[in-house]
Amino acid sequence: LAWLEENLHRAQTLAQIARRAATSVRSLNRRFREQTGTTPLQWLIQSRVRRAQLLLETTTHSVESVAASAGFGSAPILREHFRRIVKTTPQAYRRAFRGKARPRRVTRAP
DNA sequence: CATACGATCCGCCAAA
DNA sequence: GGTTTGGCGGATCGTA
Repeated sequence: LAWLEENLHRAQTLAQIARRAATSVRSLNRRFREQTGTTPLQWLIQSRVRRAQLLLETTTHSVESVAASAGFGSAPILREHFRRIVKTTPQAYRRAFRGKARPRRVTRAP
């Protein structure tokens, strides 16, 4: 999990991940669900959205750029997942975040 | 929005 | 004899 967390930006297939974890894709899926209650891909997507939030909060990079940095293949795909999970658009999220008492250094969303 | 295709996921089950 | 493993089939999902 730590390794995945550090490599969110790289696109990776389950086969690669399983290989790294020294198991099969089948066992990876099984253990992942036992351990985290979700699937590898869903976990990855959630982590990527979380990272996108962080980038929106702490940088002024374009949504395109944030999408790429967070590991999404395109901005539309970031928007799709962002909307589903955070319940807003990336732009709106950034604006709302900046609007609230603007601390100079913030590392977590409210 | 619709289409398309490779990737993912999980029950089943034989084989460790 | 109970538990874990991993390939297969195929419905579903994610991405282009």
